[in-house]
Amino acid sequence: MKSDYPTPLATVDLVLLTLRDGVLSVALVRRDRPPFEGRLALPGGFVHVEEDEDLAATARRVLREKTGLVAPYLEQLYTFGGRNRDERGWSISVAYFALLPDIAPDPENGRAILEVDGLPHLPFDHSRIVEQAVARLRGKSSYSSLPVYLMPERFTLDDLQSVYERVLGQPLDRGSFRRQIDFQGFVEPVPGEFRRPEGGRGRPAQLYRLGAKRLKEFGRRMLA
Amino acid sequence: MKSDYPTPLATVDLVLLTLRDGVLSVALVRRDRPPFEGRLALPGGFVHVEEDEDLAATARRVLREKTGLVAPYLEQLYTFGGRNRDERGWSISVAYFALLPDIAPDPENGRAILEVDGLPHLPFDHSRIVEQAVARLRGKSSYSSLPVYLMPERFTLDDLQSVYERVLGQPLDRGSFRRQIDFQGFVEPVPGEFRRPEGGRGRPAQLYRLGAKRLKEFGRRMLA
DNA sequence: AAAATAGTGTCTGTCAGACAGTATGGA
DNA sequence: TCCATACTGTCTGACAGACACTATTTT
Repeated sequence: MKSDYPTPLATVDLVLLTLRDGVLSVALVRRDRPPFEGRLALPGGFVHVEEDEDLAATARRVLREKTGLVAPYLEQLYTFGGRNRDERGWSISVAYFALLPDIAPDPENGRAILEVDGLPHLPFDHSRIVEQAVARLRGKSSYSSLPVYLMPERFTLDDLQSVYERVLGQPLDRGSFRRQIDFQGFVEPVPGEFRRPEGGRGRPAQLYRLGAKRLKEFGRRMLA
Repeated sequence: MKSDYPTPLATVDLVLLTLRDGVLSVALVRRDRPPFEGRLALPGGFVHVEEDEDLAATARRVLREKTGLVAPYLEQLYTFGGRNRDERGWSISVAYFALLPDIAPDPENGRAILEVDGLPHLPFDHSRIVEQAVARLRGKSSYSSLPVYLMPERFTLDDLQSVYERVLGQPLDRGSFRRQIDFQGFVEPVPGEFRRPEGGRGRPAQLYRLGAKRLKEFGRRMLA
């Protein structure tokens, strides 16, 4: 039995954040149907009531269908709903945000990776959604290990610090950062694995990987 | 033009949290129609696409219609959506949570105020929604002025500390608490207004009210 | 040895927790 | 004066920021 009320459209939109050449960026796909056909926008899709068990399932399906990617971190961001955000009618978009290690643009399939700073205006209210996703990442990064999901398999502590600095937009003290990371223990050194500096000269750096704890909130704010 | 896909039901549910005799409690209303007719549940309602401008408008309308109350603080909590949460079909519930000063039960209109600890099982997935709202309040309270929205017009600093302690479920040091509150400055003393101790004996306490800043995040975690 | 990069040790200012002390009222 | 409650001052341990120092590699 359905309700007597006309129901809004129900969609899920994804904000896929990644680090492209060390710069925080978002994955966009070219729309293959109206409205805004041919424009770059967040990957999204309708909830399929026959197919999807719940909203998280919709998010995973959309991610798979639109990009073929799998995100190590996927979190519900916020729900945008109103009369004027989509010309097709009153619509609800449940936005999810995901973090991925560096992913390549794929022009064949209409996928572009754009820096989040200086992003052009996007269709619908997608600009606002991206803004909110970035704000959430920045906010959580100052007191959690979230940014590790932007790292590749193996990385050095200086790599990790650099990612934190990029995400937070401010320099961090080397000693304090390492003290904190060591104390929290969500990454672990890989025994015997090192990486030589690019110039050749200099002490090789210990390589790290994600530990068992993975996502962790720090007890206190980690920095300013 | 509508979508080709069948759309899920779209509802908004409200978690109204309040302090009843100093105990964190939630407002529930008796359902006046199936499913679960006659049972206590979160006040909620369908999105009315003709009437409501956006989701926040739906939330405010439902609050008004179901309780006649106005909430000084209303925030989107999380969106629950899936096939089995409502027997009427695939449904989406955008949950909002609100904070209110002490409100009275209203059996005439089917409204009850129940303590959040030891709550009986609620219809749909409402128990989970309440849980999440309480978790959000607890989480934010340790580093923000959120609990002030649970306070009446006038209150003492000891009242405020007591509310923080109730919400966080742990005692706080008097000196540290006052230092922090004073530094943050989201409440202000009301000149010349004091409240005498209940027993009659003892120094009267300065009365405070919300200041201009109201909602504020602290720089650091306020306590363990 | 020099240079370059990785990693550690230590000082210090800040601040929350603890708690003792002062202030102000009624009985 | 005593008691009860409200409020304040100060000591201290923990810790983040700063930064100098040691370590390890290639040239």
